Amino acid sequence: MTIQTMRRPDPAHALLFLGLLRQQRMHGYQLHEFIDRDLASCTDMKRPTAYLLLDRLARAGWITRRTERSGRRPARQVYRLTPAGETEFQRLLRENLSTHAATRFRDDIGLAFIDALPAREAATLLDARRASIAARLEAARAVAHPDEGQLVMDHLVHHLAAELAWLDRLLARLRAPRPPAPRRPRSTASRPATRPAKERSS
Amino acid sequence: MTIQTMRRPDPAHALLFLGLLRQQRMHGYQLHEFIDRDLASCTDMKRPTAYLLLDRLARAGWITRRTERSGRRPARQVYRLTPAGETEFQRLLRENLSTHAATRFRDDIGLAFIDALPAREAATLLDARRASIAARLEAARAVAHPDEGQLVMDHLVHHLAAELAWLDRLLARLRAPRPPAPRRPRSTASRPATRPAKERSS
DNA sequence: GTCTGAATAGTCATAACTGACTATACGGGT
DNA sequence: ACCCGTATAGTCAGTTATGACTATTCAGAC
Repeated sequence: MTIQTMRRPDPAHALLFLGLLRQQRMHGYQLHEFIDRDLASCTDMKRPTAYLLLDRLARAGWITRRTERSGRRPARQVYRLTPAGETEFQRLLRENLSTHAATRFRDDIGLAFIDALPAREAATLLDARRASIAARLEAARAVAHPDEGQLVMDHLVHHLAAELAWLDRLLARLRAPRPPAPRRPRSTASRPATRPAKERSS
Repeated sequence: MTIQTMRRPDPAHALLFLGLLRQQRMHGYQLHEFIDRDLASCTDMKRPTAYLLLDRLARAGWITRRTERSGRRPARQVYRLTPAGETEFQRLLRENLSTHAATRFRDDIGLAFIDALPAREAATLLDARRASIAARLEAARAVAHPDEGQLVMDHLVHHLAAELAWLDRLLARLRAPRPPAPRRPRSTASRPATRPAKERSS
């Protein structure tokens, strides 16, 4: 008998969704528009995939769905984070920050949510990340023989070095006497990290 | 009636396979081992996916399959590039070099095969690539508001800038009076770009 | 000789992803 | 009033990807 362990949804995408819904409740279309508009460089997720992921997150109990209707527009499913979802978000975030997968840009999405953790802890997690990047850099340098036409390896080495430099600057900031303290203008309401998809009708 | 246009296999993966088989005939397991060992930072393709892609490339007529047997080991399917495959390789390479997709590292795989084109043409294609990176950089800078906790955007901007710098160095080399000319030591036999998966028994 | 572990070379049932499609609402032109 | 283009909000059939599995060969231990 075959035991098919359920394949986990891409942790980076799950983290992204939980992180966005944590900042603001959204409906599916809105969520996908935001990703497609502002995060196109990180991921190219298609709309059906977004709805699929929302279903999975809802089934796992990390988000709840509520039908809403504004005016006479068709009803929307509005999603918001549950306490269990907050826990899972924190878990995924810690996991994401402490490793560096390096095959896709979206794997770095945890960096968008680093404010969710105390600066001290974030710095500790990023130390692990730093070590994993440094190890990769060593490995890539070891394989790269400059006398062959190994542009990919050269390219990879360059990228990893840039990544390491960026991370070191971030770590320095996190550990500075006065932490970055992203001063949000006087509004106290929580807002998404970047401009939310515009919502004209209310 | 629904017209399902056949989804093309990931062009980056197709380019990678054609490029490797162009340099050396290989059997499926060997090909996947090579990718998994030396290119793990570029792609995390699984073995069944590799076999699937080989089937697709063979059906498209870009590679041929031949059963071989060495000693009393089980028979292997050995793949090699066809003339049509060479054409497709060139097409994919040109396409790959002239754009920058930027959501996955494997999208840069064309850089590994840049020697397959005349330096002059490669430089022209990379000019287009440069423009697309520069445009992305502009867009990312426009979205990034430094007063919000927009680490992803900052991170992305940094990466794109590093990419641009690397590309400019490459372009300078390609256009230098004495082209890079990767001097291969006196062996005339064609060899893969990096060490081939070891083949002990013959 | 035969057991054990590692390498080789795949296959298949099932899960994941997406191109194309459906359908309602709204603003503006005529 | 009616048409057209755009935005909203999804669904689904068909394709793609993969975790778990099967099976043979070989080297070395005993």
